Amino acid sequence: MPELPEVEVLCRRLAPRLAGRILQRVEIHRPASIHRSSTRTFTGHCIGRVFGPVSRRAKRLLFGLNSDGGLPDGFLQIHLGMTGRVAIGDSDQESPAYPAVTFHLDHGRLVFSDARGLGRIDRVWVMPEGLGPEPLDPEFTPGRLATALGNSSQPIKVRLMHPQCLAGIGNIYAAECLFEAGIHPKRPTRDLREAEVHRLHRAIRSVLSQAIHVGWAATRSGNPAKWTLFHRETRGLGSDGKGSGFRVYDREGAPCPRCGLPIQRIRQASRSTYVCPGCQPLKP
DNA sequence: CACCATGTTCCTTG
DNA sequence: CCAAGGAACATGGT
Repeated sequence: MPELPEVEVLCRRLAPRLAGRILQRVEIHRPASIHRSSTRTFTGHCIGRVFGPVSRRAKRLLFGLNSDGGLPDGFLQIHLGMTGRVAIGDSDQESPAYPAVTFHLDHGRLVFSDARGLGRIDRVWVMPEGLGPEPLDPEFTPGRLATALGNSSQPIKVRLMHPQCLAGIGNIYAAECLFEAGIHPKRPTRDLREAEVHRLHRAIRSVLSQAIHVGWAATRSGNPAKWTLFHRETRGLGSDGKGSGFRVYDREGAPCPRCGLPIQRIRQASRSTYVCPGCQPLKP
Protein backbone atom coordinates (compact mmCIF):
# COMPACT_ATOMS: atom_id res chain seq x y z
CA MET A 1 0.00 0.00 0.00
CA PRO A 2 2.84 2.32 -0.30
CA GLU A 3 2.59 5.53 -2.14
CA LEU A 4 2.40 8.94 -0.59
CA PRO A 5 -1.35 9.02 0.13
CA GLU A 6 -1.45 5.62 1.77
CA VAL A 7 1.56 6.38 3.94
CA GLU A 8 0.11 9.76 4.87
CA VAL A 9 -3.17 8.23 6.01
CA LEU A 10 -1.32 5.53 7.89
CA CYS A 11 0.75 8.20 9.59
CA ARG A 12 -2.32 10.11 10.71
CA ARG A 13 -3.94 6.97 12.02
CA LEU A 14 -0.93 5.83 13.98
CA ALA A 15 0.03 9.14 15.57
CA PRO A 16 -2.66 9.39 18.27
CA ARG A 17 -2.41 5.74 19.17
CA LEU A 18 1.35 5.74 19.63
CA ALA A 19 2.00 8.97 21.47
CA GLY A 20 3.45 8.24 24.89
CA ARG A 21 3.74 4.48 24.37
CA ILE A 22 6.89 2.87 25.73
CA LEU A 23 8.91 0.47 23.59
CA GLN A 24 9.59 -2.45 25.87
CA ARG A 25 10.72 -5.29 23.63
CA VAL A 26 11.56 -5.88 19.98
CA GLU A 27 10.96 -9.18 18.27
CA ILE A 28 12.68 -9.59 14.92
CA HIS A 29 11.20 -12.33 12.78
CA ARG A 30 12.98 -11.24 9.66
CA PRO A 31 16.46 -9.85 10.27
CA ALA A 32 16.86 -8.67 6.67
CA SER A 33 14.17 -6.06 7.31
CA ILE A 34 16.53 -4.19 9.62
CA HIS A 35 18.60 -1.79 7.63
CA ARG A 36 22.17 -0.65 8.25
CA SER A 37 22.61 -2.06 11.72
CA SER A 38 22.73 -5.40 13.44
CA THR A 39 19.58 -6.63 15.06
CA ARG A 40 21.30 -6.25 18.43
CA THR A 41 22.26 -2.65 17.87
CA PHE A 42 18.85 -1.86 16.50
CA THR A 43 17.09 -3.41 19.46
CA GLY A 44 19.38 -1.60 21.87
CA HIS A 45 18.52 1.72 20.28
CA CYS A 46 14.79 1.00 20.62
CA ILE A 47 14.26 -0.45 24.06
CA GLY A 48 13.06 2.03 26.65
CA ARG A 49 12.26 4.81 24.18
CA VAL A 50 8.95 6.61 24.18
CA PHE A 51 6.97 7.40 21.04
CA GLY A 52 6.52 11.05 20.17
CA PRO A 53 5.13 12.60 16.98
CA VAL A 54 4.68 10.51 13.84
CA SER A 55 5.47 12.12 10.51
CA ARG A 56 6.08 11.24 6.89
CA ARG A 57 8.79 12.07 4.36
CA ALA A 58 8.25 10.75 0.83
CA LYS A 59 7.02 7.19 1.38
CA ARG A 60 8.75 6.78 4.71
CA LEU A 61 7.11 6.77 8.09
CA LEU A 62 9.10 8.54 10.80
CA PHE A 63 8.25 7.74 14.37
CA GLY A 64 9.76 10.33 16.67
CA LEU A 65 11.35 8.68 19.72
CA ASN A 66 12.29 10.19 23.07
CA SER A 67 14.58 8.83 25.70
CA ASP A 68 12.97 7.78 28.94
CA GLY A 69 14.06 11.15 30.26
CA GLY A 70 11.96 12.84 27.62
CA LEU A 71 14.79 14.09 25.42
CA PRO A 72 14.44 13.62 21.65
CA ASP A 73 16.34 10.59 20.41
CA GLY A 74 15.89 10.36 16.65
CA PHE A 75 13.41 8.31 14.74
CA LEU A 76 12.27 4.88 13.89
CA GLN A 77 12.02 4.97 10.11
CA ILE A 78 9.89 2.52 8.18
CA HIS A 79 9.86 2.21 4.43
CA LEU A 80 7.09 -0.14 3.38
CA GLY A 81 8.55 -1.22 0.07
CA MET A 82 5.94 -2.92 -2.08
CA THR A 83 4.07 -5.01 0.43
CA GLY A 84 4.93 -3.66 3.86
CA ARG A 85 2.19 -2.97 6.38
CA VAL A 86 1.99 -1.51 9.84
CA ALA A 87 -0.67 -2.50 12.32
CA ILE A 88 -1.33 -1.79 15.97
CA GLY A 89 -3.02 -4.46 17.98
CA ASP A 90 -3.60 -5.80 21.44
CA SER A 91 -1.15 -8.33 22.77
CA ASP A 92 -3.69 -11.11 22.59
CA GLN A 93 -4.71 -10.41 19.01
CA GLU A 94 -3.58 -12.75 16.28
CA SER A 95 -0.49 -11.53 14.43
CA PRO A 96 -0.90 -10.37 10.85
CA ALA A 97 0.47 -12.56 8.08
CA TYR A 98 4.19 -12.27 7.25
CA PRO A 99 5.34 -10.53 10.42
CA ALA A 100 8.81 -9.02 10.06
CA VAL A 101 9.29 -7.02 13.27
CA THR A 102 7.07 -6.77 16.33
CA PHE A 103 7.45 -3.87 18.74
CA HIS A 104 5.99 -4.73 22.12
CA LEU A 105 4.71 -1.64 23.90
CA ASP A 106 3.65 -0.94 27.43
CA HIS A 107 0.16 -1.33 26.09
CA GLY A 108 -0.37 -3.45 22.97
CA ARG A 109 2.09 -3.80 20.12
CA LEU A 110 3.05 -2.45 16.75
CA VAL A 111 3.69 -4.99 14.00
CA PHE A 112 5.53 -4.42 10.74
CA SER A 113 4.66 -7.18 8.31
CA ASP A 114 5.96 -7.65 4.81
CA ALA A 115 5.22 -10.45 2.35
CA ARG A 116 7.93 -9.67 -0.18
CA GLY A 117 10.48 -8.32 2.17
CA LEU A 118 11.40 -5.23 0.19
CA GLY A 119 10.50 -2.91 3.05
CA ARG A 120 13.12 -1.61 5.47
CA ILE A 121 13.28 -0.46 9.05
CA ASP A 122 15.96 1.94 10.12
CA ARG A 123 16.97 3.72 13.30
CA VAL A 124 17.95 7.25 12.26
CA TRP A 125 18.88 10.53 13.89
CA VAL A 126 18.63 12.86 10.93
CA MET A 127 15.85 13.39 8.44
CA PRO A 128 16.33 11.52 5.16
CA GLU A 129 18.36 13.43 2.59
CA GLY A 130 18.59 13.39 -1.16
CA LEU A 131 14.86 13.21 -1.75
CA GLY A 132 12.87 15.46 -4.03
CA PRO A 133 10.35 18.04 -2.78
CA GLU A 134 7.12 17.09 -1.05
CA PRO A 135 4.35 17.65 -3.58
CA LEU A 136 1.80 18.68 -0.95
CA ASP A 137 4.08 21.15 0.77
CA PRO A 138 2.73 24.70 0.34
CA GLU A 139 6.20 25.65 -0.91
CA PHE A 140 5.80 23.27 -3.81
CA THR A 141 4.93 25.60 -6.66
CA PRO A 142 4.83 25.02 -10.43
CA GLY A 143 8.24 26.64 -10.51
CA ARG A 144 9.57 24.13 -7.99
CA LEU A 145 8.16 21.32 -10.07
CA ALA A 146 9.90 22.69 -13.16
CA THR A 147 13.16 22.84 -11.22
CA ALA A 148 12.72 19.31 -9.96
CA LEU A 149 11.97 17.98 -13.44
CA GLY A 150 15.01 19.75 -14.83
CA ASN A 151 16.16 19.53 -18.40
CA SER A 152 15.86 15.77 -18.62
CA SER A 153 15.14 13.80 -21.74
CA GLN A 154 13.70 11.00 -19.65
CA PRO A 155 10.05 10.13 -20.25
CA ILE A 156 7.97 12.23 -17.88
CA LYS A 157 6.43 9.23 -16.16
CA VAL A 158 9.78 7.66 -15.36
CA ARG A 159 11.06 11.03 -14.17
CA LEU A 160 8.07 11.57 -11.87
CA MET A 161 8.69 8.25 -10.17
CA HIS A 162 12.30 9.00 -9.41
CA PRO A 163 12.56 9.62 -5.64
CA GLN A 164 15.31 12.19 -6.04
CA CYS A 165 13.11 14.17 -8.40
CA LEU A 166 9.86 14.20 -6.50
CA ALA A 167 8.89 12.56 -3.22
CA GLY A 168 6.18 10.00 -2.91
CA ILE A 169 5.02 9.40 -6.48
CA GLY A 170 4.93 5.74 -7.49
CA ASN A 171 3.68 3.72 -10.39
CA ILE A 172 -0.01 4.14 -9.63
CA TYR A 173 -0.11 7.86 -8.97
CA ALA A 174 2.33 8.70 -11.76
CA ALA A 175 -0.18 7.23 -14.19
CA GLU A 176 -3.11 8.92 -12.48
CA CYS A 177 -1.46 12.33 -12.37
CA LEU A 178 -0.44 12.24 -16.02
CA PHE A 179 -3.93 11.27 -17.05
CA GLU A 180 -5.36 14.08 -14.98
CA ALA A 181 -2.94 16.50 -16.63
CA GLY A 182 -3.60 15.13 -20.10
CA ILE A 183 0.05 14.37 -20.71
CA HIS A 184 1.36 11.22 -22.36
CA PRO A 185 3.74 9.24 -20.10
CA LYS A 186 6.31 8.93 -22.87
CA ARG A 187 6.69 12.64 -23.48
CA PRO A 188 10.30 13.65 -22.91
CA THR A 189 10.39 15.75 -19.77
CA ARG A 190 12.24 18.65 -21.32
CA ASP A 191 9.61 18.97 -24.07
CA LEU A 192 6.82 19.87 -21.66
CA ARG A 193 5.56 23.39 -22.14
CA GLU A 194 5.09 25.75 -19.26
CA ALA A 195 1.33 25.32 -19.40
CA GLU A 196 1.75 21.56 -19.21
CA VAL A 197 4.04 21.75 -16.20
CA HIS A 198 1.38 23.93 -14.64
CA ARG A 199 -1.32 21.38 -15.36
CA LEU A 200 0.88 18.62 -14.03
CA HIS A 201 1.53 20.51 -10.83
CA ARG A 202 -2.18 21.02 -10.35
CA ALA A 203 -2.91 17.39 -11.20
CA ILE A 204 -0.32 16.04 -8.76
CA ARG A 205 -1.72 18.10 -5.90
CA SER A 206 -5.33 17.31 -6.63
CA VAL A 207 -4.84 13.57 -7.25
CA LEU A 208 -2.73 13.07 -4.14
CA SER A 209 -4.87 15.13 -1.83
CA GLN A 210 -8.02 13.48 -3.10
CA ALA A 211 -6.49 10.05 -2.51
CA ILE A 212 -5.63 11.06 1.04
CA HIS A 213 -9.14 12.32 1.53
CA VAL A 214 -10.65 9.08 0.24
CA GLY A 215 -8.24 6.93 2.22
CA TRP A 216 -8.92 8.85 5.40
CA ALA A 217 -12.66 8.63 4.92
CA ALA A 218 -12.35 4.89 4.36
CA THR A 219 -10.63 4.49 7.71
CA ARG A 220 -13.47 6.28 9.45
CA SER A 221 -16.36 4.50 7.82
CA GLY A 222 -15.91 0.81 8.16
CA ASN A 223 -13.66 -1.78 6.64
CA PRO A 224 -10.63 -0.64 8.62
CA ALA A 225 -8.76 -3.83 7.89
CA LYS A 226 -8.77 -3.17 4.18
CA TRP A 227 -8.44 0.55 3.91
CA THR A 228 -4.86 0.42 2.72
CA LEU A 229 -5.95 -1.41 -0.37
CA PHE A 230 -8.79 0.91 -1.16
CA HIS A 231 -7.68 1.22 -4.73
CA ARG A 232 -8.22 -2.50 -5.18
CA GLU A 233 -11.62 -2.38 -3.58
CA THR A 234 -12.65 0.23 -6.09
CA ARG A 235 -11.31 -1.39 -9.21
CA GLY A 236 -13.66 -0.82 -12.08
CA LEU A 237 -15.56 1.93 -10.30
CA GLY A 238 -13.39 4.73 -11.55
CA SER A 239 -15.75 5.90 -14.25
CA ASP A 240 -17.57 8.30 -11.98
CA GLY A 241 -14.85 10.75 -12.97
CA LYS A 242 -14.01 11.72 -9.43
CA GLY A 243 -13.93 10.20 -6.02
CA SER A 244 -12.72 6.82 -5.02
CA GLY A 245 -11.51 4.78 -7.96
CA PHE A 246 -8.52 5.10 -10.19
CA ARG A 247 -9.21 6.57 -13.55
CA VAL A 248 -6.61 4.67 -15.56
CA TYR A 249 -4.42 2.51 -13.34
CA ASP A 250 -5.15 -1.19 -13.79
CA ARG A 251 -8.04 -0.38 -16.12
CA GLU A 252 -6.69 -1.67 -19.42
CA GLY A 253 -9.51 -1.93 -21.95
CA ALA A 254 -12.01 -0.10 -19.75
CA PRO A 255 -13.52 3.10 -21.15
CA CYS A 256 -11.72 6.34 -20.38
CA PRO A 257 -13.83 8.24 -17.85
CA ARG A 258 -13.39 11.40 -19.90
CA CYS A 259 -13.68 10.36 -23.55
CA GLY A 260 -14.74 6.71 -23.53
CA LEU A 261 -11.86 5.32 -25.56
CA PRO A 262 -10.36 2.11 -24.17
CA ILE A 263 -7.50 2.63 -21.74
CA GLN A 264 -4.23 1.20 -23.02
CA ARG A 265 -1.51 -0.54 -21.07
CA ILE A 266 2.00 0.21 -22.21
CA ARG A 267 5.41 -0.72 -20.83
CA GLN A 268 7.96 1.75 -19.61
CA ALA A 269 11.18 0.80 -17.90
CA SER A 270 9.70 -2.69 -17.53
CA ARG A 271 6.67 -1.47 -15.59
CA SER A 272 3.06 -1.11 -16.62
CA THR A 273 1.71 2.31 -17.44
CA TYR A 274 -1.89 3.10 -18.27
CA VAL A 275 -2.80 5.79 -20.71
CA CYS A 276 -5.83 7.12 -22.57
CA PRO A 277 -4.98 7.45 -26.27
CA GLY A 278 -7.52 10.22 -26.67
CA CYS A 279 -6.81 12.41 -23.65
CA GLN A 280 -3.03 12.03 -23.50
CA PRO A 281 -1.61 12.84 -26.92
CA LEU A 282 1.99 12.00 -27.73
CA LYS A 283 2.43 15.42 -29.27
CA PRO A 284 1.76 18.65 -27.40
C1' DC B 1 4.56 -23.14 -15.33
C1' DA B 2 4.12 -18.18 -16.93
C1' DC B 3 3.40 -13.79 -15.78
C1' DC B 4 2.05 -10.11 -12.84
C1' DA B 5 2.86 -7.01 -8.66
C1' DT B 6 2.17 -0.35 -4.84
C1' DG B 7 9.74 0.48 -4.55
C1' DT B 8 14.54 1.56 -4.85
C1' DT B 9 19.15 0.97 -6.36
C1' DC B 10 22.64 -0.62 -9.18
C1' DC B 11 24.46 -2.53 -13.56
C1' DT B 12 24.50 -2.98 -18.54
C1' DT B 13 23.76 -1.58 -23.03
C1' DG B 14 23.52 1.51 -26.80
C1' DC C 1 29.76 10.54 -20.71
C1' DC C 2 24.65 10.02 -20.72
C1' DA C 3 20.18 8.01 -20.88
C1' DA C 4 17.08 4.22 -21.06
C1' DG C 5 16.31 -0.33 -19.99
C1' DG C 6 16.83 -4.23 -17.26
C1' DA C 7 18.07 -6.87 -13.20
C1' DA C 8 18.17 -7.56 -8.51
C1' DC C 9 16.16 -7.82 -4.04
C1' DA C 10 12.32 -12.05 -2.14
C1' DT C 11 7.82 -13.63 -2.41
C1' DG C 12 2.94 -14.27 -3.26
C1' DG C 13 -1.21 -14.14 -6.20
C1' DT C 14 -3.68 -15.38 -10.50
